[in-house]
Amino acid sequence: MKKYLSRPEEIILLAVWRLKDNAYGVTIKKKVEKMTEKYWSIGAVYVPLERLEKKGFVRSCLSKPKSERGGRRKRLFTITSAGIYELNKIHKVNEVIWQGYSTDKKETW
Amino acid sequence: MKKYLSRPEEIILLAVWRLKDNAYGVTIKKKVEKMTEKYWSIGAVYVPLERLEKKGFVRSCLSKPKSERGGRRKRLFTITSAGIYELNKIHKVNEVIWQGYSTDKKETW
DNA sequence: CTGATTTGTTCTACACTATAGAACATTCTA
DNA sequence: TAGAATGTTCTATAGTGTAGAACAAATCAG
Repeated sequence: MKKYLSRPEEIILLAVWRLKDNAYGVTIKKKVEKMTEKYWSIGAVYVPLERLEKKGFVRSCLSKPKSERGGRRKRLFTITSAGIYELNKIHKVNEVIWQGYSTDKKETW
Repeated sequence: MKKYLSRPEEIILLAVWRLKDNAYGVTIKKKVEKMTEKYWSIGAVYVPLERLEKKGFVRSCLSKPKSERGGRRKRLFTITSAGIYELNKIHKVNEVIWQGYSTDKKETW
């Protein structure tokens, strides 16, 4: 029984939320890379994204072909209210588990 | 290529850290259940704990048989400095990815 | 018009992780 | 010495994480 979002799901969902109406594969990849300062393969973005959609936390639709220069149509993602609910849940868990960390930390060094 | 701690690893490692010199299977299970307000099976605690040890983020040793009332010897876990380093890393990532969330959130409702 | 270029998505494959709970082990007490 | 108490190990399986090759479609250059 699943407890809550996995970390990649959390990060990707946050990226979609932050990108508002400009969230699609490429921008999401860039965003999560910026957020984490790590390389993310395309698969590491799309596969969890696909799973988030299956679970109802994001929705997607194809954009019109109108582009600047070549390129396939974008598949735009938006967060659903179930997705936001899920983010709130994990956010709360995070607050609880990390509560008091940075201050206590000093004592452990 | 692994990016950072998974969420169960994060939670368990934090529990070990918080429990200081009283971290063993049963207390860790109780602690993570309290932290997350969810049921954790024994396996859901020990298996990741085992992996954390293999990766060098915790260390363990058996306690002396001295107990209050029956029972097997405890296997006491302690966080290593590599473990603390890893916690700091994930803590930083968390701060970045959630930065400004609760205040911005209101606008999305 | 057509082939190269650009931009973007889908597919797939495999190792690793998450989770549950049964089985097992050890110690104490009566 | 049986059984109760406390704790750990084992095992199985579904699901997740990750990389990158393959594919698709739109535009531009000649």
